[in-house]
Amino acid sequence: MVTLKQIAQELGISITTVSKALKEYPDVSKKTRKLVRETAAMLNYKPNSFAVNLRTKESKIIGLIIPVIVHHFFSSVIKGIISQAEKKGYLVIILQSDESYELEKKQIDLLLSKRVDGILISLANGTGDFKHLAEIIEQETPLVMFDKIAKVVKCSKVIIDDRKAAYVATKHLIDIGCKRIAHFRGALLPQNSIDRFLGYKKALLDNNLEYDPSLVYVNECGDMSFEEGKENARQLLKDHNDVDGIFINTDLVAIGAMTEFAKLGVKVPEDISIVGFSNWFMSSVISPSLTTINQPGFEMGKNAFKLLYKEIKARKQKKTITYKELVLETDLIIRKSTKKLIVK
Amino acid sequence: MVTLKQIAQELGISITTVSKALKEYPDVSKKTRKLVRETAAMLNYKPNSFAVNLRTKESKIIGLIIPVIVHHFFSSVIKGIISQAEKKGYLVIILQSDESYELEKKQIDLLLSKRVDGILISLANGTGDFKHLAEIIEQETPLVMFDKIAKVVKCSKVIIDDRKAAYVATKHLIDIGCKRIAHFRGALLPQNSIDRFLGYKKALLDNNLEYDPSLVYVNECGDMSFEEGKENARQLLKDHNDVDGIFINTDLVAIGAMTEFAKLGVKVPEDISIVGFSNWFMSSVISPSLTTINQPGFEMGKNAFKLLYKEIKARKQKKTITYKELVLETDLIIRKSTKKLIVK
DNA sequence: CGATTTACCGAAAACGTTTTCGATAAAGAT
DNA sequence: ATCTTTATCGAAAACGTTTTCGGTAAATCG
Repeated sequence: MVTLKQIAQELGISITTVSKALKEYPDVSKKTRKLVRETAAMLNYKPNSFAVNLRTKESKIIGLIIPVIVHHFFSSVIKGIISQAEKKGYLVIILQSDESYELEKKQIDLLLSKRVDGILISLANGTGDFKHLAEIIEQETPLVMFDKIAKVVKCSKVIIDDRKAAYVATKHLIDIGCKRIAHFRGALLPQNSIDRFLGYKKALLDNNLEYDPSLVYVNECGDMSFEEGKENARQLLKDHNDVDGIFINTDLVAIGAMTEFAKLGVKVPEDISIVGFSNWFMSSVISPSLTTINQPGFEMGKNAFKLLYKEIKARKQKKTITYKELVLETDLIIRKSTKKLIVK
Repeated sequence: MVTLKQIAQELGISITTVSKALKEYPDVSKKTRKLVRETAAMLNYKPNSFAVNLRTKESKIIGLIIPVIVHHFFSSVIKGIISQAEKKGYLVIILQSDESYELEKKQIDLLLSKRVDGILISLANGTGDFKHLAEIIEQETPLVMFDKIAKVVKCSKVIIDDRKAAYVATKHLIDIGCKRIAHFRGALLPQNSIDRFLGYKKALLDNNLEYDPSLVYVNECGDMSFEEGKENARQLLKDHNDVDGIFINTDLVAIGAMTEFAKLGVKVPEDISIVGFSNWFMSSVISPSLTTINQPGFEMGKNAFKLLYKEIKARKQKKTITYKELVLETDLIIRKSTKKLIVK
């Protein structure tokens, strides 16, 4: 591996001048600058990034922790982050917390010990306290949370208005005439699960419908899977025979439920209307296609990195940093799984 | 940030001894070793990985380049790689080539300049020559290719036997009585596209069926998408009215085709039987469920890292390195999209 | 012509770690 | 008592870069 020293020896000049020449310092003549650049190219010089890191105290690498990778929404987020990071010369290390608090903690330690320039995180469902996040902030490592955030942690955030989106979804069911609306909530802890539940509840109460806790299906150790949807669907039919609409927290779960309903002879949307969440591309493809809330994963990733980058830059310039909470727009996409009920 | 120096000063001993104490060198007394470790813990010492990297000449980071991230198979591979890497103390930087040769080239340069300890790659469809890979090998950076590989490049590889898998898939169609079998091939360049085509062709010829090039649908700039399946399906119906089976290179494309067939009143499997490829989890869920070839993404990722790790270790110990080509098993999963034809 | 500015270059410190090689003192051997 | 071994420690070089601070010669100015 060729170093500055070798270029210097080749030309009979000092390391300093070589370094400066390559970095466009004004105090090196055009002649030597040209000479240096030519021999550097000739010898195929590549700066040793280990040395650069040590000297500049930055790695140009950021860390990303997400609950799951094999997931349409999250892989879209990843793509958004990586594409934006690449533009600014940053690389991305990805870790998967597997919805486990313990793993999340370890991985944060790992990233901090690697001295990444910043951390992006979407919290695990199992995460209840936030000491591990406090450590990031103490070490003055820029931090941005997205999607599954902790409201109390002081940092920039990119989210959607889950409460509003859930309200809109539920309101749509009400508008088409549903009177008994169930909710598949998924896990209990994460903020967006809480917010979506609140939006659902508020929509009911605002429209003079009774809020019945037994219509809310929680999957404590749920993995937001197809199977989860099937199970909930079966259980729902056992528990209640009067439900005419369901607001489901994830498209995949919704599709699972729809598959089970189809098997059991329950017609969607005639018997039960269904609204999902996240606008997974499969939702437009299945039959009946799924009414859902569009959740912009790619955009979220992009914006999360942008905020992180801002903070990285601000810290380098010793500027004061202000935390932003960016709320991205969601829209209701009406498809075939919801239909105006004919009042008899 | 606390350094070795500070611990040394705290205890009135030298940096050397502190370093040795923390690394279990035998020439430091148990007493000082204990002392050092205690104060290190007390001061919350974390080794500066920039300095460690510079000194040891390794980063404990590997690079991964894949064509697309938002893709069930590839995200499974990512998960396999990351999980295995984590066990051995390695972190993973992920880059997406977007099926572009130019991007792939740039990203390899980027990873090399970051001095990653190794590179894992699945080639872009657009990749025709392999100079950029040669550069990796020249720099003596360990390299392992998986899934979409270049046979001529000298390195370890993890693949499936695409030819055999395609043969099995096509043979299945023949066994149930199909006489005119089409093939949706996708792109032209990648090795697995070639191999699957060859397997398809061989199965036909081995069973005394005519090989008709007009039954092979190539999508030069294809993205293996749902839309691609729909288009091919439409085109197929226009071109040929006697096709009774299709072997399709990707489940997603197959599902697209099935959706289009359903719309156009063509019955699967009664009119046309379909076999997909990769066993995307959605394939078991749609109706009719899709007969397909199981392609073990997670396993592939895991094994790719294992081979890379072996090479990293071998190089460190200056041992001779032997390249392995690991061929993972695939199986035909028979579902509802293929059915024995009743001979009239 | 002397004084000052300008243009260009290089010595050296610093980043924090790892590791080699001696050095010292105590313990053991003769 | 001297000599050798053992246990314990530290000085210093090295990894390759960046950047500060002077220094010299030439050019400009009064």
